[in-house]
Amino acid sequence: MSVAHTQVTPQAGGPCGDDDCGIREVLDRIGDKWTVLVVMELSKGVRRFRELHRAIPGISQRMLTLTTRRLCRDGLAERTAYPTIPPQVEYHLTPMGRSLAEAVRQLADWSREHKDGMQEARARWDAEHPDEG
Amino acid sequence: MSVAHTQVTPQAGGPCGDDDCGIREVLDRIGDKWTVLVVMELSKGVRRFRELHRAIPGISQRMLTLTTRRLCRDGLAERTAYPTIPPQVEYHLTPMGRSLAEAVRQLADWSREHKDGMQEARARWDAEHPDEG
DNA sequence: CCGTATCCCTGTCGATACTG
DNA sequence: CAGTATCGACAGGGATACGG
Repeated sequence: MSVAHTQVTPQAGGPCGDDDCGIREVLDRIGDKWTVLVVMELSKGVRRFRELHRAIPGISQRMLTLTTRRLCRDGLAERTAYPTIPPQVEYHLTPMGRSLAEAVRQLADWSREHKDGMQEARARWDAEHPDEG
Repeated sequence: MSVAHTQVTPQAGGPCGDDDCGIREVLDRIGDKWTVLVVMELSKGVRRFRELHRAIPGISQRMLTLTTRRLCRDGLAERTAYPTIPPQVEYHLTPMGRSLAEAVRQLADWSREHKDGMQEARARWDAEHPDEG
């Protein structure tokens, strides 16, 4: 890259270097519709399948199954099945999963802090750009 | 919600409460394929359209236009057009955009730290679950 | 209770060609 | 150089019904 670093921010020389840092990697994992919600719910403690289902409005059985399985596959959660009748399955975060929950929580903090600012910016933009499309 | 909070983690009583915190809001903004890459590139300093295009491999003109415009609309970036010939357009992050870049960088840090761990977990899982689907 | 299978709809994005 | 317009592919995910 031959561009000049004009007006660079202080932390620009950080871990991201010049190229794509790991940012797309995470988003490819957690950027889907349900993963973060399941992670956040599990960050509160052990949960059964049905508890997750009720705690996360709108999720279907299918998507909850797929989401929990991917979390287990990636070592972010673990599954414990008790061979009772009726069956009982519990999920809990691994240490890695808890560290992800913490990182995600920071992003959620940003969201709540700047929700209003973005809302206003959008209102301004839409007022100045009447061509809705 | 009538679920009992068994084995709750220490930080569970935090800003997320019992419900969806702002986490889906952010991901609905930045969870797309290109936004974070543009933000990260702009976090290094002012960039022209063409510079962004070259710095972000694989992005099309169309997607770069759409992405930058949404950033401007949400007050995360600003656009400066110089009526020269040929045209020249510069983009830069607003303070709000820079704060987003910082939050995103933290998530990227998590990604790089745990990339290997997830890779291994997945290898283990795939070994124990020969039924590929 | 927990998980699977099937069908289909929708949004997101890529490719391409064209304007000021 | 920067942006627009059109078309089509493809994956994510919703609805539903079924199985252990």
